[in-house]
Amino acid sequence: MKLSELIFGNIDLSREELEKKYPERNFPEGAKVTRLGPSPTGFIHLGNLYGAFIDERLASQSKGLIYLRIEDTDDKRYVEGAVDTIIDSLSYFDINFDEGVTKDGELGAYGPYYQSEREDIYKVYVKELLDKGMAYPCFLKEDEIEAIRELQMSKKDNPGIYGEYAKYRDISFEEAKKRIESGEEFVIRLKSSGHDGEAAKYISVEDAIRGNLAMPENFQDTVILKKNGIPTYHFAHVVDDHLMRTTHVVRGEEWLSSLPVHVELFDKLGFELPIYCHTAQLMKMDNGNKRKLSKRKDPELSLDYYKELGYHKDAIKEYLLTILNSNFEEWRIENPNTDWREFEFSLDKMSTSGALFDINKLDDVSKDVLLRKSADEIYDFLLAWAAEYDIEAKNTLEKYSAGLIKSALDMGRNDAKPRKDLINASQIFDFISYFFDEYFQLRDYMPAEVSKEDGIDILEKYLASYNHEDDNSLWFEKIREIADELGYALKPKDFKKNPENFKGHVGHVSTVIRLALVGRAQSPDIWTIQQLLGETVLRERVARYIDELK
RNA sequence: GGCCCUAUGGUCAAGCGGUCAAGACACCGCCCUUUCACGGCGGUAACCCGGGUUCGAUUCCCGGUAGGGUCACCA
Repeated sequence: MKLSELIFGNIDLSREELEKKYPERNFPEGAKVTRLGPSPTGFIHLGNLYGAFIDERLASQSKGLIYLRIEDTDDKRYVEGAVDTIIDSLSYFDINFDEGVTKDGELGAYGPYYQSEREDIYKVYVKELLDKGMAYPCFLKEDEIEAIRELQMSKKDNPGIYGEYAKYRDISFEEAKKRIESGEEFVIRLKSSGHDGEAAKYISVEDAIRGNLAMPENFQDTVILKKNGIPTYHFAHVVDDHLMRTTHVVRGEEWLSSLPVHVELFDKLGFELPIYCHTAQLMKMDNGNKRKLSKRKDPELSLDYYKELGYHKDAIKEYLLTILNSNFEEWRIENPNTDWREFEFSLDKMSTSGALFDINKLDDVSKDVLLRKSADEIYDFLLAWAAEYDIEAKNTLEKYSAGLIKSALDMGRNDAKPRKDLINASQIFDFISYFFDEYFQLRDYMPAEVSKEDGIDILEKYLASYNHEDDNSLWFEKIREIADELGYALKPKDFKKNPENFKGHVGHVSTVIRLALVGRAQSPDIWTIQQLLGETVLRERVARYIDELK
């Protein structure tokens, strides 16, 4: 009897059958097969999205395929509905899968795509390694491992189970049998053939983003099968990515240090190494130092954070693209209206150092993204955002006509030099909020150049001369007249040249009107606002301001 | 601590043996302008340090330093 039979009993699957069941994919030369392997507990965050874009672009540009595999090998509890959430949030950003786990079942011939359902498959390969003497059952208890670690610390040896410290790597069949039959728990460890220290050979791997990586070979007897019979990430990765015929493995640079383990496993299993693409981490500034964004500590890593602030998904996407590929921004300037998918993404344009998330840049990108959206789209977007995050705003938006709101959103956007006022939903709502009576607020403020008496004068004359039918230039002529009558320069330049001749200039006069109408000193063109506000509201607001001043 | 990754202005980044070291964001100034936004023009601001190699190093080599990551029966 063999050790593997003792452990697994009879296995009616074989390597040959698996190879036959999951053949090489019938794709044209150069087609890339990528995958996303989230765990069903974690939510999708900015870092995942960053990687997912690479997977998606690589697959889609090469006419290959991207699939979704759920990596649920952890004992951690499965979060109800997590898979739907993962699929939904990625799809929200235009990342859709060609194969793998879907919201209702699985799609594709290389499944199952839940690692928890692949136990039988993993066992085939564990058994093989066992039979070849490349793996062994290890009966070390937690406290024994702890003791070993302490000994290693005192001797300044590398921590871990390997070589001398791997007590069970040469366990006899009889002893293993005795222990197993007595019900002792155990894990299966790889019997590494690597060496520690001086004797270590170097391995070299060509990373598609980082170029040649050279590092010492693995020497640790890494656990490949946990005591519950489920493989560790390392083992599942190697088996799955081989069997699912993944060509490119995109993952964060935190995996770099376990690369030697993976290389050894691929080698011992006789599988071809996929092309690794180790991406740089997204960083954040913390006390003057860059550090990896952490999903526990940093809300800005969460996609909901941006959604709640009201950033459009396209803005997030474009921003990510600008840090993903250094030439994207340039391309975007040259092709302002082209679909992002036409940009040719390439791995060698990727930065290898961690980028700091820059909200300023996001804002800038967002302005341009929103400029490309129609008022209709922005209206829908704003309403959807309000419905989720600001009920008061939503109620208000629904009270006013869609036509008014859309016109407000569109102010100055169709000019030769369009305005770019719109950044994110909460800011957009605020930007147009003075059109809504319940948000409009008079402010107790007057430009320094205008006395209170003049302010009242300006507003009374303005009301007296106002004709809602006037076009922009006729209306402004009247404002000029008012300015002139009260001793304000018709042109700001005149005032700047000879400030002693005037109280101020027509801009100051306009500011008073602006304050009366919108309650703030800055806004888009007053005439446009007047037209949208309507004569009744306009006269009311001005009258109210006059009262306020008196 | 071992191993690995990274190192150009405040941020993102081109450049990879000879450049007055691109560009974008941010910031400042000017122009345009009834305010703001947009746009235009201009400006401040950078090759981590030390040794080599070379006629010449930001670029190549070595050594430091700094930052990051990783050293689990988590992924």
